[in-house]
Amino acid sequence: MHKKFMYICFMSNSKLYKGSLTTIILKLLNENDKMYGYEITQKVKALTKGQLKITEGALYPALHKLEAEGLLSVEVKKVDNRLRKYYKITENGEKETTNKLDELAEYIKTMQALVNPKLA
Amino acid sequence: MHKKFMYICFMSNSKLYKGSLTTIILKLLNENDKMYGYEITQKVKALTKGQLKITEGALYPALHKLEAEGLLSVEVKKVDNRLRKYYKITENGEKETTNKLDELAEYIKTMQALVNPKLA
DNA sequence: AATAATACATAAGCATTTTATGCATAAGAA
DNA sequence: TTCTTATGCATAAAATGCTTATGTATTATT
Repeated sequence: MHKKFMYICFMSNSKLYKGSLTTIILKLLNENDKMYGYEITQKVKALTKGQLKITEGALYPALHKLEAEGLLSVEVKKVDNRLRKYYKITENGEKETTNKLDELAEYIKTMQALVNPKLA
Repeated sequence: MHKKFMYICFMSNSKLYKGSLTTIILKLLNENDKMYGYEITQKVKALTKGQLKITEGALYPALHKLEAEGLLSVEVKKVDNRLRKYYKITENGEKETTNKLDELAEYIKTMQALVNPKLA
């Protein structure tokens, strides 16, 4: 398909999502047993009610990197004559998920201390 | 001073802070009338109890950019024979602060929907 | 006298993301 | 039946934003 005139995907107009993609992928795969790339984009869109749309140009390199780091394993399947690469979280991936979620919680806490110091 | 052997600054070990610096600067200047660069680094360190240390290599270019965009204005003063560049928020800067804080709140909400869907 | 703190600045390199493509099959609409 | 949309993967150039590593200069502390 020609995408010349249909490219409208983005991570959101805000730059804050930079650095969050790995956390999102790991968390989804930590609780969903196995998922393929396209499925992840749809899941994220659904969970965020269209707020957040992951671009393929960001997603696929990120998945490859996580696999290379041993945090995900991959299994290729053919469904309806179409290729799917199913990703599964590894043991190390589970540990890293915990780390990433801790970092996210810490980030939120720190930012709230900065922008809303009365509540901190 | 030689920094060859004393360079230990960072934005935190987490990559999540990427994209947050502008928000932090604007918010601080929105509530503090005027501040200079070094003061900002110290204030952030204090408010986050050492959690977050802004590097000069990130801060100064960010301040210059905000000034170029008309969100900050600058006034140079000499104190104790040392140069200080005081930054003040402009009217447009105040509007942008509101936008950035809204984006931060939205980001936090969206991420919580992703990593903790039960609470969303 | 040497080191740490204060105060600015820039530039190379790195990681992540956007933007823009490319290929291919299946389903739905015109 | 032909065009478009949806499904599914991929990569590469460019932009972005930060880290790392410097540089200069003054004042305070050890």
